[in-house]
Amino acid sequence: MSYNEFIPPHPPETDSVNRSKIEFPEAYFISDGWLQDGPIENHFAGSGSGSLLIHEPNDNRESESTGIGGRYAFKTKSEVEVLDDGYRWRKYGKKMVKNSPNPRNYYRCWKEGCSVKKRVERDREDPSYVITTYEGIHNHQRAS
DNA sequence: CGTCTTTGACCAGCGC
DNA sequence: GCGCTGGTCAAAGACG
Repeated sequence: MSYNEFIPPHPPETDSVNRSKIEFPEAYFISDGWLQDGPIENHFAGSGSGSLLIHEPNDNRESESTGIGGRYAFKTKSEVEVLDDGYRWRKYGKKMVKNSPNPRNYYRCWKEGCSVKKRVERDREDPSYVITTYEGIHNHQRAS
C-alpha cells in the first residue's frame, strides 16, 4: 500500500430518502501514519485513531451541479501533513490561527475548473495529529 | 529553467 | 465605522 492509493473523501451519493447517511464508496483515510483500506464509515464505526469531525453536506442543488459541496474534516494521526493522495494540490496560503500555536495551511486542487479546497492543521492538543478539512467535490478523475 | 512554495499584503465578514 | 480574524492573492525565491 502506498500513498498513491489514497483517495480523498468526497461527499456521498445524494440519497433523496436519507441524506444524513454518510457513505464514501471508495474513500480511504489515514490512521497512525498508514493508509487503511476500506470504506471510511467502517473505520469511523470502529475504534480507529482517526475520527470524522464534521460532515456538512450541502443541500443546495446548484452547488451539486457545480461540484462545490460538502465539507469534511478528519482528524488523523500522521507525521506528514502534505502527501500525494492522487490529486495535485497547490498551496496558496498559511495562517496562524488563534487558539493554536500551529499554522494552518491552505491547498487548492491544481486542476482548473476544479475548486476543491483542503485545509490542513495540526491538533493543538496533540501535534502528532493532523486535522484535514476537504471542501467540495472533484469534478474530474484523479490525475497524476 | 520550469515548477511549486513561501510569505506579506490584501480583502471581506462580523462583532463591538 | 473600525479593527480583528480567517481566507486568498501574487511576486519572488527555493529547489530539483
